[in-house]
This record gives sequence, C-alpha cells and structure tokens, in this order.
Amino acid sequence: MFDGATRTLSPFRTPHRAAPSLADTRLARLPFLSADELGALKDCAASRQPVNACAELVREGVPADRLFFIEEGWACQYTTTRDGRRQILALSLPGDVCDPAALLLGQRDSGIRMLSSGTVLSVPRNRLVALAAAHPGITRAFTLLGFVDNAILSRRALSLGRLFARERLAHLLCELAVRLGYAASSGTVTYDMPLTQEHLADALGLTPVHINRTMQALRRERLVESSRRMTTIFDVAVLRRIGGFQPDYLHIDALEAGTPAERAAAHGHGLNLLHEKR
Amino acid sequence: MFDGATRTLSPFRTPHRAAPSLADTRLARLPFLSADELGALKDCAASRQPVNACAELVREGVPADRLFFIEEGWACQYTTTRDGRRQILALSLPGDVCDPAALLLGQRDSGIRMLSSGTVLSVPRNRLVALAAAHPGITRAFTLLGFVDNAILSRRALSLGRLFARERLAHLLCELAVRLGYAASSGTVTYDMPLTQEHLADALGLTPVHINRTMQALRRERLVESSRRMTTIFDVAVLRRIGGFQPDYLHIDALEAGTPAERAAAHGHGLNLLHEKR
DNA sequence: CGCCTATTTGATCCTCATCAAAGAATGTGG
DNA sequence: CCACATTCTTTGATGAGGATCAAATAGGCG
Repeated sequence: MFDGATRTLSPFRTPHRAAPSLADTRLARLPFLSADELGALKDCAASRQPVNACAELVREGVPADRLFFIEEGWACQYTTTRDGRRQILALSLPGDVCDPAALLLGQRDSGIRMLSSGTVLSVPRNRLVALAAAHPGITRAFTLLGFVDNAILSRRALSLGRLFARERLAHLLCELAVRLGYAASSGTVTYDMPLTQEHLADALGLTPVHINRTMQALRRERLVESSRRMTTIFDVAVLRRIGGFQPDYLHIDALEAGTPAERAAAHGHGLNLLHEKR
Repeated sequence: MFDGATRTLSPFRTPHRAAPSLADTRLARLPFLSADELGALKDCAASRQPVNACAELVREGVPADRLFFIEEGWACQYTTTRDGRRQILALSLPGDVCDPAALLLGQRDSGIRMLSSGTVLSVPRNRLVALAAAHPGITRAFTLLGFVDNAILSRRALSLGRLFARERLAHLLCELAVRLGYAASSGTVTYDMPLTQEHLADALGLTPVHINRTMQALRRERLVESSRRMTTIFDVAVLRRIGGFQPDYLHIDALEAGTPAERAAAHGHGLNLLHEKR
C-alpha cells in the first residue's frame, strides 16, 4: 500500500512540558534555514496558552499585533458577511503558522479561531519583525508559508467556484490527510478530524445539512468512515479521483527537506532561492 | 461626488514607444523602495510583447521560468478541473504583476492568459531572483504584492462560498473600480471593462447565462450600465452595499505613498516594515 | 441521569445550471 | 463599404443541486 514516490510531511507531536519554542513549528522545518536562524527561532520567546474549542484568537479586522502558532488542535482563518454568513479561508493544523502574511501586512482582513481545544504559541508581531529583519531566511520562511497558504486557498477557490459538494468534500478529506503527514496516494488512511459538519460546511461553502448528506453518500459507498473524531479514507486513490486531488499545490517538497542531501542543497545557490547563502 | 477620505491608486497610462521598464509597474510604486532599488528596477532588462486576447502567457502547471507584468490590457490567473471547468483566481490589470508568488515558489499551480489584447513585459525569473537577492526592498515588494493578491483571493473565496450571484457581481464591479483608480465611495464611475460575461462567470463561479440575467437585473434597477466595453456604476454607494464591498482588503495604503510625507515615513523605522532602513 | 451539542431525517423551495436557439456586435476579406 | 463569419449577448423552458425550515435522534460530558 505504500507508494514510494510520495513525499511525506513529518507529523508534529506535541512536546508536553517542554519550554514553548518556535523550533517546534513548521517554520523551523524549512530546509533553507541556517543553524544560526534555527537558533534564533528556538530562542525567540513565545507564550504558550491552552485554548478551548471556539476560542477566538483574533477578531476580524483588528490590527495584527500578535502571531499565533498551533501546537495542538486545529484553528481556522475566516471571514464573515455583515449578516453572519461565514467562510473559512484556511485551516491551521498542528505546527502551522496562522496567517503568516500578517507579519508583513500588519493588518488582518480575517479572524482566527480554534476549531478544537488545544494549545497555541503566541508571539508579539514586533518581536517577529525584528527577528525577520535580522535573518533573511526567517523572512523567507514566513513568505514561503504565506505563499503556500495562498496556493491552498487557490485550490479551494476552484472547489468553491466549480466543484460539486461531493467533489469538494472528497478533495478536502484528501488534502487534510496529506497535510497531516499521510501522503500515501493509495490504500487506507485514518486520522483525527476534529471538525464538525458545520465547520466543514463553512470551509466548503455549503450547509451543514448538505455536508451531512454528502458524507452519508460517501459512507454508503464505503469510501470513508467517521466515528467519534476519527476519519478513515478506505480508498485514497478513489477519493482522490473523485475530488480531483493532486498534491502538487501543497508544495510539500518546499516545506521539508526529505534527505540530508536535499537539506544541503537548499543551502546551495540554486536559482530557486532568494537570499541564498554563498 | 469626491469623497475626501478615500485613497486613490494612480492609474497606469501606457508610455508608448518608451523602452520597456519595470519602473512602469505597480512594483515600482511601492513606497518603501530606495532610490537605488528603483534604479535597479528601471535598469532591469525586460522584453515587451504585444499579445492577442486569449493569448496564453503561461500554461497550467509548468515551471515558472518567466514572470509577466501587464502593461496594457487585462490578464487572469486560472485553474481548471480535469473536465474543463475553469475558475479564475486573479485578475491582473495594467501595472500588475502576474502571480508574484511564482518568484519564490518557482512552480506554478495555475495558468495565465490574456483576457483582452494588450502588451506585457516579460522577464526571466532568474534575473528577478538575482535582483531580489541583491535588493531586500525588491524582495519585499514581490512579497507584498503576493500577499495583497492573497487578500483579494480571500475576499473572492467569501464571494464564491457564501454570496448570491447578485452580491458577487456587485462586489467584483466595485473592486475593479477601485483597483483601476476610481476610489470614490459614492457617486458615479465609468471604466473600461474588457471582460466578457463568460470571463465574469469564470471569476465568480457562475454560468455566463446567469451572469447575463444578474447583470440585466442590475441594469433594470439603474445601478449599472454597460455599452461596448465601458461599464458605468451609477451609484457606487448602493452597489457597495449590495456587494458588501469594503476596500480595506485591497491594502491600498500599502501599495502607494499618497503624500511625500508618507513616502518618507515608509523609509523610517515603523514596526510594520521588514528590512527597514535605519 | 440529564443537559447540551452534533448528527440525522424529511419536506419543500429557490437559486442557479443546462440546453437550445435566436439576436446583436464585432471583425474580416473581397 | 458591404457580405459574411465569429463571437458575444440575450431569451425561453426545464431541471438539478443545494438551501431552508423544522423536528427527531444520537453522542458526549458534567
């Protein structure tokens, strides 16, 4: 069942009791960071806070004075219309940086809230700005994560604009599997999925009722199963075909260096790198 | 009819016959660029090419070996499903950089094609990478434009996922007005709109037929008018209310320094700036 | 056990898609 | 400058995907 050609993201396991550190975030896994920059990330003071499900980390439209990093649990970035319709713009999984673009923009167009209970790291924006100003690799890290978020949102826009409910849901379930580290392009995958059907609806531009019926259809066909918070995709290959899922847009190879050789290469002077070291 | 509180983007007028230069793009208007960096942009060799409507600048999914800048005409960034459904992800207007994120990512998830005839500037990616590596302000410029594109796409995702056709269309017409330099939040505005109803449909996740009927409804209510390629919004305030349009997400103030004082301030040490000069 | 939230089900309505074809523009070549 | 081709817009009829409303059932948790 293992597909040798697939790249895998390493999952983030939460180092309980350890001092809060940005070294445990996706940021610190980017292959082009120097040892110096990694050290700076590790040393950057961050405050850890446990948060309840539904906790609002950032209200919509306020200045971005802090950035959040997910240690445990899931969060989302969202916007709402005047009359309360909500659209989830991004899902933040453990290890992810919430809205990395806020580092540069300084103003938020969207809110951020937890979708499950968990713990987050919080760092004042100006501290990160100083860090980024001193370390080009860190600037580039935020930029890269922001652009990958953009790529994910682009794919979601195709979903929202042009796919049927069934396709949207299939695509999202496939995407989440890969982002959680299950990159196999066939076989069976099970993962913890704390989203309610209402969350799925807000992410996919549908109603909870219709998510429910769509999910039932997939279950009836023995394509997925969900009990408690665990979601199982019985046949990844089939679900990917239904959702038109192709993992390229996640830019997995840019997020982590698989082999030591790749890690070394990232420090070289390949033309695909900004601020490359000599 | 002029609303004093609104920021205006200066329109791009095409300097016919002049040597092709990146100094005529939105990139070069960013307020934080140093004189040095502006000079580097101006000196950067670029090739100008006239392009027909529907000309494909970049095919979907190919490596990004060139970047494109719109001098005249409109372009779009798009993705398609396997069976040919298309979603426009971004509209590029005169002065805009097409898919600035491609500078860093080096791979494209989407295609780029012209929506009208026009002229574009084309620069090899590695030339821009070298430029960015030498000038932090230029790196930051691409990043900022990429993040603004992201903000625009975020707002479009809300449209696609949660708005009615009428609201989506109203919002897009308002957005285009502002991006073309007509920032007035009330009164009447007329601008050249080369999009066909099919283009609008692909941008808004609807069918051409439904765009047609929705547009007719707006016309019947004397809210808009379109003859030939000119589109008129008779009452910007009302159309904005219908579309829930609020220009904040366009980050206009980050894109251009209105006053000399603001331009000077952008070079200062405000905390909202990365790589700030001392 | 009982409360609260999430999921499920049913009935009905509505927005928008689809299909087909007729007009109106725009552009091209003779 | 007109005939023709092509593209774009418009119109009509019909149907489907998904929304909405309301209420029942099932799960999780103190």
